[in-house]
Amino acid sequence: MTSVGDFPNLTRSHSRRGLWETESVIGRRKRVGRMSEEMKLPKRSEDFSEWYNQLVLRAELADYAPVRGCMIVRPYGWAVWENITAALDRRFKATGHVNAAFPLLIPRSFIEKEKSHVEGFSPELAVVTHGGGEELEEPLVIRPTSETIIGHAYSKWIQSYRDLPLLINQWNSVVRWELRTKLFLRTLEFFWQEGHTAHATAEEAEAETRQMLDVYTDFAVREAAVPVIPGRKSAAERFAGAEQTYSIEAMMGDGKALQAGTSHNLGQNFAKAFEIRYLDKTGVLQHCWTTSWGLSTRFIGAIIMVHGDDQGLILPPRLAPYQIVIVPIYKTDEEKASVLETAQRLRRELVDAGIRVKLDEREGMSPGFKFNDWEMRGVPLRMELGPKDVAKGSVVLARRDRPGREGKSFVPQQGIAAAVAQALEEIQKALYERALAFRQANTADPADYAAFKQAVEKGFAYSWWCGGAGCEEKIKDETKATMRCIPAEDPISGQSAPQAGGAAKCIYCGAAAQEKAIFARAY
RNA sequence: CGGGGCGUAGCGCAGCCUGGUAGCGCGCCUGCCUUGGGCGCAGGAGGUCCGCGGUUCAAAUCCGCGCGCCCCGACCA
Repeated sequence: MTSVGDFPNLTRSHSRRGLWETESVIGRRKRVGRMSEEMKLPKRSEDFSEWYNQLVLRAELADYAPVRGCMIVRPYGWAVWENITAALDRRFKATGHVNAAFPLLIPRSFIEKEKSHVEGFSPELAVVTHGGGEELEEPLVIRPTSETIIGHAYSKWIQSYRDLPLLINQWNSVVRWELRTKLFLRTLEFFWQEGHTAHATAEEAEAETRQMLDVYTDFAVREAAVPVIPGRKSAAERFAGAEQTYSIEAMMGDGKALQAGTSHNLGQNFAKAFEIRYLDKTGVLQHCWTTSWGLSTRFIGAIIMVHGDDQGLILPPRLAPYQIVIVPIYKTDEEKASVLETAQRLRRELVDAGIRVKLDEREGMSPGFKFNDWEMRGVPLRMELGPKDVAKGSVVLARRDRPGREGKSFVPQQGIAAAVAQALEEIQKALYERALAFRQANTADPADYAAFKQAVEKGFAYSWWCGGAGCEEKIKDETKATMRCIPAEDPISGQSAPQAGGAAKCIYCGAAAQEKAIFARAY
């Protein structure tokens, strides 16, 4: 398990005076504390965008940087990313990939070698024109992705079919000069991994492309509890330079789609542009078939927007930096001593069981404050431990996914590690099921174009489509919905995608259709 | 790149219209007190009023020009 250090305190910067009465859950003693609307986030249902922005800042996942469109990933956010990278890297290694590092700076001429690649990326390139006080003879591009520089290296490294397949990944950051940015979802610089592979045959490359899409799907579902729809992209949505692009698409809490990972079959396009060739068994010189695939810090945005609620973030237990936080409660010094002693003993037990634990020993903050603080930061499980619990040999466990009293239960200290582990499993499962149910409830199979328009107002439309770029374009102009992907499985029923028949008509033009596609407004 | 909003203490804002001592809340520091859902009291520290120029005896305030950020539309992981 990943070990995690301490994170700076949440800034309590939005307080405003206001009174509310609360009743303690167990003691039934009334007290009056400060609480107000302005300490809370905007309601998710009322202003999703502002809810998201404030949540990211206040949960201390990230902050704005001095350069427009750039972000600082704060320790707590980076800890989530570390858990994501660990879960993915494990899967990459298990499928035979190795890691390497390629340079940040790329000769401009490299980008220009593959025609559609240039066209796709040139508007969003950052270019270095000076170095060491001198103007450079050839400007250097800051990588927007590394196909070109890796293609250059592969052309040197690959000579024979014995050198194939070449399966390399790199963890890095890339820069794309985006016009409109949002923390995690779209920033000028973002962190990701990019896998780049070279193969001897078209079939192998296609198999690799799909295998990595499966890896992303497995990661999203099992680690992040984010249900995704894997599928194939339209030509318009395809990566610049790819023959075929696949993606996993997730539904956010506002019904919009987010592309959460992509896998590209690059065919021989880059192999031809960079002369990546090998001698086959029969002595014939062939171009390789290459792939690339990536998943970025954007995925953190997906986790936020899929699971979060009005109280703040909810992290899936498998990716949470802290899976459980222990909040000690005491009045007197004697109580403090015995509560903390018990708390430390329980923490030890949990740590020994491989559970990521935070014991919140901060002084001068009320337990109530700490409850809210950790809820904002999405810790999946909270243990409340006070003198009464010490006396009874029990603790209170509170589930983040079930707010308030409903999520609380008394649990014996005896066997705490097993109980916590089980609760974490249940939360992981419940988060996935809730997200899936939400997506199902907001995915429609509209009967006609009028129903289609309504469907994409609140979620996904799964519709027959003639495959024509014209219809895709008009749908986008008229509804703001884009073609997200053509799933291999029906996302509503979970069965194999339906075969085209006589009744299969394009939702827009009515012409005969072969495939059913997901359409949605997207981030 | 078009439309809108904003820029004053760490954060959120008032002051600007009608020019003259820079304020409030939260946070922060110290002490006491409290702690089962965002405790209380007292004292304290903290300012390039986004920048530059202009008008004026005097500019946070009026005028001009910049810059930055956020939100909404055209492109994108």
